[in-house]
Amino acid sequence: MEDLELNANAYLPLRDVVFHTLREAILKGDLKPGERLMELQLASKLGVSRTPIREAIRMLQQEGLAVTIPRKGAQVAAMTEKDMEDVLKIREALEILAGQLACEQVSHAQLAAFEENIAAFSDAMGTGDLKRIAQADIDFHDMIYQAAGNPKLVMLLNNLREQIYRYRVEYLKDCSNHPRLIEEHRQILAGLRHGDKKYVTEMMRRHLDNQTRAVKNIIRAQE
Amino acid sequence: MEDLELNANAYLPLRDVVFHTLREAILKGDLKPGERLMELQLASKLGVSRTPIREAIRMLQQEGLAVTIPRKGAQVAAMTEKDMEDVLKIREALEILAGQLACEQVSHAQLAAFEENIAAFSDAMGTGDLKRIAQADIDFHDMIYQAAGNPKLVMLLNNLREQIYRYRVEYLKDCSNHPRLIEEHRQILAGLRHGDKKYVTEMMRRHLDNQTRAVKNIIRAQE
DNA sequence: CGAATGTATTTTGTATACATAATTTTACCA
DNA sequence: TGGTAAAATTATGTATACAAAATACATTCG
Repeated sequence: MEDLELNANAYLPLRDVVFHTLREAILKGDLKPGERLMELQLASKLGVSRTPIREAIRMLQQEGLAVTIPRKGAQVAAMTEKDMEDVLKIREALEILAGQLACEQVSHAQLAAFEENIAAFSDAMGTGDLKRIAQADIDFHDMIYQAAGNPKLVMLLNNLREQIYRYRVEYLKDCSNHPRLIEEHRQILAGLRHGDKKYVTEMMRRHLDNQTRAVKNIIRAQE
Repeated sequence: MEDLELNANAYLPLRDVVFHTLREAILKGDLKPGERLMELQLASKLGVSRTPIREAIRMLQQEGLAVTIPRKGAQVAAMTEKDMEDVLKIREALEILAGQLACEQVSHAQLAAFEENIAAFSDAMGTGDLKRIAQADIDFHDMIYQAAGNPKLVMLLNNLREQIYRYRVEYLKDCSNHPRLIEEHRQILAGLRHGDKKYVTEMMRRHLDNQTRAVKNIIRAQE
């Protein structure tokens, strides 16, 4: 771990600021799996007392990003390849569920927004701006979640996405994937437009299987 | 809220004991939806300081059982009929996933344990002991989760089950459901034994749809 | 040299103190 | 009487103090 800094939004409780800061650091890899989260150290580094640090750790723990051992303290949760596979399986099942639900109730306005998103996605790929590419991809899936109209599902999927965040970015870096990605998004959108549940299910499955395969390769390459 | 009492297992940190105590109280309905979780009040009632209470609340919050508004405090999360439907949909998708995974890798020992469980289930229904009935039912589903070999999935499903706990018990109270329940468990087991994914998927779906329908009726009746 | 034991240091667990925001009550005036 | 402002109360947010457990380290003894 290196420099961590608080983005001290005046009116949020410090525990929430700390929580977001630490989460970000874990996801970006600044805090590495297995690294200890020592309260005093973090407190002095972030310029707060132990109290908000401890509460933030309890939140990270419940979210699965940290593991605490009583009287020994917390560490950044390690994620093995098996763990990642497990997460990806769950995510696939839930993303497909989201697609099916979205099929039933996606609105015209939402369909239009999907169109725009795909244009932006394609556009970003043209420029090669990784951040914009990643954001457009995230937005696409988010829009599906929203269209599904199930807030609890949205929360779960956001949490799962968080856990594969690092690898997903690597996947998007590889430009050879881009054309297929666009095409898959287009197909899913077409299915949503026609309310064709079976088709959406199948396309989502393919889309996610591709991503799953790629993410697994990345993990294997890193180890 | 009434009497709450700490089950003070000597060696767990108090935050965990408090967490379990409050969770139990919320699930059993001793702490009602919308009820405020006031730190000082809980602290004096449980005989601890505010610190462990606050940490427990952060955990409950991340688990979805409590909602915190900055500078106003925490309340027990309310659950509308819509919320419950949302949870049930997610649970169905994940239980089916668990069934499919279990199909691929259930062991002989596990199959034997399933047999025993069904016998115990049937037995408990004979005596009418609601607690044993509920436990056998929970065990059956737990065994499927275990057989799926995906710990993250197990955690998620346990959390979801938690959220429908109250209604599920009501469902089991109605004896007219019992024969069908046993039969459904038998069918699922048969599917697992043959590793027939399609069949298990279908049977799980029916089993869960029945439960979903029943739970929804119970909710509607209560409101 | 290595295992074991005792001591010092670090770290977590819990309680408490103090500051500030939110709420309720009270008092006052139109 | 009704409404508003000020005061008092209550609750949360944060920091700190103290206790106890875990860890690291040094010393002793075989």
